[in-house]
Amino acid sequence: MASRAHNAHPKRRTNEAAENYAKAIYELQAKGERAVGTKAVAERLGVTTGSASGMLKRLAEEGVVEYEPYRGARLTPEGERIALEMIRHHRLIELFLAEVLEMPWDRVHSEAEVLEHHISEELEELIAAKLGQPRRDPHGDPIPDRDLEVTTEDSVALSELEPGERGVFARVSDSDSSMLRYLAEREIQPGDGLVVSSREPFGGPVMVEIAGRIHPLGAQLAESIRVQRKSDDE
Amino acid sequence: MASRAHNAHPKRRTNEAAENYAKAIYELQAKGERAVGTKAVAERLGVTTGSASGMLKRLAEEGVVEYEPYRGARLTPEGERIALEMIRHHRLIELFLAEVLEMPWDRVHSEAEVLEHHISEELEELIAAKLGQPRRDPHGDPIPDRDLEVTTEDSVALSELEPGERGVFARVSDSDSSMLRYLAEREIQPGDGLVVSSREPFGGPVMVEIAGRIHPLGAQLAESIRVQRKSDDE
DNA sequence: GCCAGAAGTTAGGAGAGACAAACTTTTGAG
DNA sequence: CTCAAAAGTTTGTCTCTCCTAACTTCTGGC
Repeated sequence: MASRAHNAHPKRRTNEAAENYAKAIYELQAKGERAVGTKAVAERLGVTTGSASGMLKRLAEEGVVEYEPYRGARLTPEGERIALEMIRHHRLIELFLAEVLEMPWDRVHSEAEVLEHHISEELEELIAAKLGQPRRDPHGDPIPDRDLEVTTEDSVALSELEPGERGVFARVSDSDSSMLRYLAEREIQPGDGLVVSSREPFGGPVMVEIAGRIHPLGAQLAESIRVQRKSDDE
Repeated sequence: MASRAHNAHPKRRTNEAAENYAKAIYELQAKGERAVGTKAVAERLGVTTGSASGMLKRLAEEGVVEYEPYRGARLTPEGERIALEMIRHHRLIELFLAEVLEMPWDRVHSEAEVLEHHISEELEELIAAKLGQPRRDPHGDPIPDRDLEVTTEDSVALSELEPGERGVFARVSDSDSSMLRYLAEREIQPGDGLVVSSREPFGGPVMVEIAGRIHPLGAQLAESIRVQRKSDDE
């Protein structure tokens, strides 16, 4: 047997930065439609616009984005594949950490942010199997399936419900731990049914009844929480 | 709230290479005593001696190794801490993947090789807790405890046992998947008791009885398998 | 429709980590 | 003891990804 290096890292693809750019662009495209600007990408990734500009150019050469200088970028199908793969990893890992290892809800995000780039396809599959091919992560976000199809949302921001309207807490942005902690402390989680009791004007709180208790939720929180609207006969 | 970047990677320590060097040096020190040579380090990591030489110099500046040009390197206490931390991560992850996710024995190594650099201290602790603070990984290797103390081995290579001697299969090098697969197929695993029936000369096989069956194990395998010798009255 | 400020790009450079190739030191066979 | 091979080091380059700073293009308020 030829003595191959014991711990050699086969070919160490250096995709991590590209994966993060793809994910950032995907998420920006998801809200703001059309091409996303260099500034927005840079901000989301915490780099300077100079860095983002250079990287977008490189990603365009690699076929990950379509990019017109001064006009912004959008993902190619290949770029979208990369983004969805990372999102699937991220959310599977979040759910796995929360369910299997009982890691607190507000801490799974940052761990997943790192690990999503480093699990093999085989481990991804084992995790998905262990969890029973789940469709939502602990924040209520949908998990792309094996073929990277995402079940589309029909949620709206909680702040858009009128007093009296009912809904189901669908998900909340997973990137702000203090919000997550706040909700966890009050035992509010995805799947909970809710009724808007009243809404105060001028950035005042939205009063929401969840599981029999009334919570005053600040304007920012009400923007971040997504709910599925329920009509009265559901 | 100031809009901090959503997915910013806090300060992205670039320690991965240093961690791998520390681990490689630790493992080389463990067998070959004294200072380890540039060549040996380079080979184990699959880089050229030039690269290893440069890196050892840098690690010496950072206080990870003591290094005398042309004389080899050895870990400082700090370097040993880094190595043991990685080994603890590696073995906890191996055991976790095998036990909790039922990943085959021969595939956990390469997955752990990557992940060991990317799990947080918090996740390390959750995994250790889930597994009940284990002391051995699925290859039988000891796992450093929280304070990085290793329970020392008193094992010998299977090839050193004389015919008639008894022992317990303690561990096997985890880096050669084909050996691992071979053993797994025959349902031979750490903890199994064994008796050497006979040993053929000139690199011939060692005949070993394990769980009532006799297996002919090649010379290379008999070198890689470590056993705890049992005296007749145990 | 002008032009300041916002958004974007380019140029130059840093530092990590690797490689190849030239060079130096150590070692061991005879 | 000698000297060639083995082991180790140095130098010059490369790639990747980021930064800062200077420069260019776009946009909207007047």
